[in-house]
Amino acid sequence: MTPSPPPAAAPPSGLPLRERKKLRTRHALIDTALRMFTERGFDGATLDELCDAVEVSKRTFFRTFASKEDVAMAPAEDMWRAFADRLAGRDLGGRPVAAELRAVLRETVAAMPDEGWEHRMLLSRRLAAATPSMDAHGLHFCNRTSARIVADLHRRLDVDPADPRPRLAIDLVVAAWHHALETWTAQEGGHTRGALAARLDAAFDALPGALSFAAPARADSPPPAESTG
Amino acid sequence: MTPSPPPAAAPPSGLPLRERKKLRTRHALIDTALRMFTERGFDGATLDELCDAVEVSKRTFFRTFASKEDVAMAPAEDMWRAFADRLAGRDLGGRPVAAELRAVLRETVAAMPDEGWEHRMLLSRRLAAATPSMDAHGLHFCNRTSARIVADLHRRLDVDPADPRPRLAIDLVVAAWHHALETWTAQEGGHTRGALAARLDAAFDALPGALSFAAPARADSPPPAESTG
DNA sequence: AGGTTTATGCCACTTAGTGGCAAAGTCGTC
DNA sequence: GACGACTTTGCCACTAAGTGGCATAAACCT
Repeated sequence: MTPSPPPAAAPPSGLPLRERKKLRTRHALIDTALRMFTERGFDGATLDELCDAVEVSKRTFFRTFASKEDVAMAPAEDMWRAFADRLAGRDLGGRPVAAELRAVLRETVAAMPDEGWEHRMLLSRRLAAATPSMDAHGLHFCNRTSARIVADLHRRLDVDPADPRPRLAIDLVVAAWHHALETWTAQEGGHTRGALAARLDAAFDALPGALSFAAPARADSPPPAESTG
Repeated sequence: MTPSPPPAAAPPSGLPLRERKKLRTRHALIDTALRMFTERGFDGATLDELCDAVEVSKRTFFRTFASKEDVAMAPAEDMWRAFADRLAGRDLGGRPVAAELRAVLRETVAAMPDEGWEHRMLLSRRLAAATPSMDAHGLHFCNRTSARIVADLHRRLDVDPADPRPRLAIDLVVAAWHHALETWTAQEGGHTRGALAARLDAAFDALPGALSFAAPARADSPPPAESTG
């Protein structure tokens, strides 16, 4: 049986009741979705069943999430949102941008306010690996967030809009992140934020090598084929 | 009015009638879909309307494509398939892998057998920019193809499966490709394969700079914010 | 306490997508 | 060319995600 993550933190008590109820509903939908999808597969649990279990209408579900994939990818989307927010408050002056982006992403993971975030992320990631529509949704959200961050960077750094480097910088960091997440998900146990951050660091550090490494001169080439031209 | 691309090439006459009819149907669905989606938006043209226009049943549509997004993203997917095929036949020995991947991608674009491919690619890309589900589908297909290519590379290069560099190498090339495609789509006119390839080269050449460039020391930082910790 | 604003649930509906099965079309052999 | 075998197609019924309208309930503010 999948161990339960810690209950989602109670919404901050400074918020009005309405806001608190919405957050509570949101968390309940995420947790129940991840549990049900894990038990039966993404397609094996319908939204009707999910809404029955949480005791909200489907109409409310769609006021909270854009789609079925949205609820299932919530841990990753929350993280990308937090990353963009943290980056917006960051002084980037004087240091390499890609390394800064990496550092901010690292801090974001460490600071995710949801106590069980890493467990939810693990469940979500495993589901996404088996569910193309989830994976696609997550990739798109990440890509969209990256594009927004780039537009912001172009403004803040007063960089020529035609300069490809800001967009490519964030793409490099995203590539490192995805590799880290993939291998972190695949490891046996020890799914901690620290472990994820360490894998991010290792992947990021491998980027220069990824650009320059050469195949062995006598690599196992495929059998000579007819001309493919 | 959107200029028509050249008609899709007639299926090779060496194939049995069945195969030829299937290819003819496939091409008709792609072209009609791109035309209708461009005229009315992706969500503005239903699959019923598309199938009526091409005179096949929806059942046949779903035997040909996995989803509505699949038909709309066909130009990109065909290209990634061709890329993976070409790469499988490539001797990679002795040269930097990332540069080889770039070169193969370049050749793939130049050699796409569909005569109007670049026009179809442009239509599809413009639609995807305005249609999240299309974009997501395309990103996922690219990601899945990359994962398959990496598994193949690990085998052919006899590289440690834990080595992150093959996966990161292809991610770098994909990042360069996406940037090239984005700016090529945005340019005014001149949407040729040569122009796309040139932009791919420029983006690829910018990758080392993307890793190392630093923000100006007194960049336009956001106003001092409260602690974001 | 009461008026205003916001959130919710109910309901009807559309569209993408699925699966079964009979009929039509193609293929290969004689 | 005829015929039996194999493959493809279209029809049909259906499901589930997703959409929009509207009355009611709940929360908020004075």
